[in-house]
Amino acid sequence: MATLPSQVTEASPPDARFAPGPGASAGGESAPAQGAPAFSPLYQQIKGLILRSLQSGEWKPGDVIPSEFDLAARFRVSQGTVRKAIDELATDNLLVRRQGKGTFVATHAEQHIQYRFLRLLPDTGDLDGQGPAERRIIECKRLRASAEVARQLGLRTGDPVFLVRRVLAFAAVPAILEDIWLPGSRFKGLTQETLAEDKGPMYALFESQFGVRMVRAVEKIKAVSADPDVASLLGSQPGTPLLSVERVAYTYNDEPMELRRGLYRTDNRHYRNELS
Amino acid sequence: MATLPSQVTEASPPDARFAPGPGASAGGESAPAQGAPAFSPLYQQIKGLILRSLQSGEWKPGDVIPSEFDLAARFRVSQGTVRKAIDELATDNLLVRRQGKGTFVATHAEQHIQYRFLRLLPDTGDLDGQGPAERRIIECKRLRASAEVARQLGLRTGDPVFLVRRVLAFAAVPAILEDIWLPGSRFKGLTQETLAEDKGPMYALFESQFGVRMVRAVEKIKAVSADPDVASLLGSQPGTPLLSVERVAYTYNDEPMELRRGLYRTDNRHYRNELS
DNA sequence: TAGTGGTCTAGACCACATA
DNA sequence: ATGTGGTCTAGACCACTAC
Repeated sequence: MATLPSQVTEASPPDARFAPGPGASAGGESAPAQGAPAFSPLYQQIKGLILRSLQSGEWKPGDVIPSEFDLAARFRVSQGTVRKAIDELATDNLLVRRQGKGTFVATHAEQHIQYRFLRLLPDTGDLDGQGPAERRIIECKRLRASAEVARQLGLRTGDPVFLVRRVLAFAAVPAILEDIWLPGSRFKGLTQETLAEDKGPMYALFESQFGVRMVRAVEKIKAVSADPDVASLLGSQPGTPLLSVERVAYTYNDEPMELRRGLYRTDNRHYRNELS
Repeated sequence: MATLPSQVTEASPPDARFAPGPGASAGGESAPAQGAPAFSPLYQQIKGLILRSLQSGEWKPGDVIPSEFDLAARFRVSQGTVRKAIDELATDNLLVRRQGKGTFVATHAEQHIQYRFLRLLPDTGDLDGQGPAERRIIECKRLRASAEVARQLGLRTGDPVFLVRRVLAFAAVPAILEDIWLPGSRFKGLTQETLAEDKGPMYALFESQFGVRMVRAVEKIKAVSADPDVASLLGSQPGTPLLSVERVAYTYNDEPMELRRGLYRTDNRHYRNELS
């Protein structure tokens, strides 16, 4: 796991690298000899370096990254090694390959599969309206993190957070009520207006306005009963069973950046999941 | 998509194959020249051939398959091409690589991550008891498929099916009530006794007793209200919100082999899902 | 010691996109 | 025509497992 500190560098001085020449071991002169080597394959180290450039914002969502050949030169490894690193980043949905065009930083915007993290689908005709037609922001306020919210976001109790509450509707029928908590430090200037004016997925807004890219998320799903407040916002009866979907979304370094609790009506829709 | 009929064969006669010699195109004599070639990369064709051997039962769950080198010889391609085919099958969880030992057919038994398709976890201490401690078979009967069941299993209405109903409990607390429909033709001889005697995951039993390996599944999740019958079986109150989890499980050829409807209590547990 | 998968390189050619 | 990713091969060496 542990990457050898600069076993692979970006090598401003030509040939400043440590590691294998041709054959990853053929060269007799230089070996990865270290005290008690925490070992990691070259392509994993390259993956780490690419990841670092993604985090640092060197390549932004939607950008093309340098070609495999260029990266190979920059990191002083073979193109095949860069390829394997990119392969893994592509299967993690951090990068997207496009034949003949290049490799791109994945984004929540423009991706034709919009609302990538939204799994609530209509019961009939799986291919109809992708995203929710209407989004209504109910409120957006600054407050101090509760112990629970702080824990989930990796903050300290009392740290500033934003709380956004909104309702999503499909074909004028409300279906989702969401409470969203965001760390105040990373979302400075977030307002209800910004959110209301925006079309498209909220995660795309996060990328363009705050430079925060959500990479993966974990959801905990329960069945709950609608209390009167919730029922009135969702236009259903109190006591109606709802799906409670609690999501923690992470940015590049497995850093939690959003806590979201959704309540889903499932009378005409369902949460779809694939197992393998 | 469409595989060239026997562009790659298993080549009993040496050199009976069609395709690229060294370099996949270097050789001037033989080309994949076909009328209107439905094209597919070599490694995809190899993947298909391996898949066929898995379906046919040539290699059974838990078996070692031939080494990459042997397969390369058998299919008359390079080891690297076989490797790429196996890579994809491994990421699909059909095969499992074990360094130094070989590549194995994945199985629901022995896999240390047992109950691979069960996503209901305790709210606290994510690492406690993996599988349900107690399983109680309530009934197992033969009947004729309803239109709905037939549709989901790819059968005709009225075809024979088994219906199994069981309750799973954790630490003596019932948590899941499941109805399971199985095509009668593929599960001949299934009895309540067989099911009751068995320890371990039901999918492991399917492999060992019926030669049916479940490869992937799709779930549709809703929130529902417990009716009195269900409530009494789960030891909860009528009206309690429950997770309804409707699963279709598929065997090798995307052939549906099981329909399952589970009702999950989520007062102390949750359905966990990872998004990426 | 031998056999397996794992890593790394090198080079050739193909398919696709753009200019 | 050029440059990109995609496929295929070949060979070397490493790391792990078993005998």
